[in-house]
Amino acid sequence: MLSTVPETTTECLSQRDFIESRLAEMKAALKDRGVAVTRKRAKLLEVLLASDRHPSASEIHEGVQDAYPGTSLATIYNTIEILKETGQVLEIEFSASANRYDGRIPVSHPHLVCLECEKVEDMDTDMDGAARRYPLDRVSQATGYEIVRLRTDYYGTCPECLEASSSPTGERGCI
Amino acid sequence: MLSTVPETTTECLSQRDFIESRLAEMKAALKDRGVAVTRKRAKLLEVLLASDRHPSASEIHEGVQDAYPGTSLATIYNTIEILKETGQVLEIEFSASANRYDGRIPVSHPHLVCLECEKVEDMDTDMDGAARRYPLDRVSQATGYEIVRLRTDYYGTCPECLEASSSPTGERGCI
DNA sequence: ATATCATTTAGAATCATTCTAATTGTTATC
DNA sequence: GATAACAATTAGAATGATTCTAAATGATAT
Repeated sequence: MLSTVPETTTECLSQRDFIESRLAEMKAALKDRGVAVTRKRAKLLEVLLASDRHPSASEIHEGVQDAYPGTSLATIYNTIEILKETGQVLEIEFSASANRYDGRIPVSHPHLVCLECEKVEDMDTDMDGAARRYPLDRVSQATGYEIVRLRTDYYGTCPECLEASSSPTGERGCI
Repeated sequence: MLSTVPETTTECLSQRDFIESRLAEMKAALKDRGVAVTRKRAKLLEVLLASDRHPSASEIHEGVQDAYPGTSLATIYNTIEILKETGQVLEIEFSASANRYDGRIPVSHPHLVCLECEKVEDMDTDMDGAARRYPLDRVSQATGYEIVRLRTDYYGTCPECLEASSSPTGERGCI
């Protein structure tokens, strides 16, 4: 499903190179902003980019704690705030659970959200033409709004959770 | 912008009739669910349908309080929960502010959200083809998810707030 | 060395929402 | 019209993510 980050091709960046370049971009954005890329912040960026799981603040916190025990949650939220302001992370808001963060693709793009296991996946962009077909500019023109982002998220139950709930053992595929 | 509820035509319901029919539907849904349509709940439905403002729980609470002082916020949340379960209200989640509720159109449809004044408007459905072009069924098929709803919201600054912030007096058009 | 300024911290505060346990209201039955 | 049974409502406590605060720590430049 996640096809936005191509595995390995000749003309596209490898997954690893892609992460590297994002890391460099983010660090540059922080420097441009006039804030230091401290070891904790660097680790935060790594954790944020390490998976396509769209981690929550406390998941990121745990990751940073592994390297730097005693790191405060406040540091995580502070840094995420700066990243948001510099457009280096996309915040996916939830009211019933923790917000999730996308550092790999920090601009509007569609997601699949599993209401069972709270997985958040990037959706194959070929599937959803909304963003391309109705660019923010066009909506801005038609509505008079100055549109800055678009949220397009599909909610439901992922295949694993469907399987788990239909299986006779009653086991859960994901939690 | 809000064009989903036609003003007055020969073949469409008038705004007033539309509200009436929604009210009846919601009451019927509650009865079918086996819960009583008490005076407070009836008032809640009226308040919910009274405007296209997509009220928050506490805004609804205020409205119900006007008729029935001493009504608890818990009652509002309880009833909203039942309405959600019966598919009679669409919850628009926000993590940074209160959730908003749409009783007029309780199914997935796009919104315009002003980040300045926190206005939430229905978007003209002609503008956004996503829902029609990528019906939930098709996304379900392609992803293996059982998709139940789609969130499509455009975020930005509304014309009134744009005007207010650009005006020399510095006055705000909306708060 | 020291002054300055950014970063980080622990814990308190906030705020929407949910939970709890008690009270009140309604309805059906005798 | 009393009463049992059950639903609806209540006030206030609990929850949990996030933000705030004021103090402590760290880094940097002179």
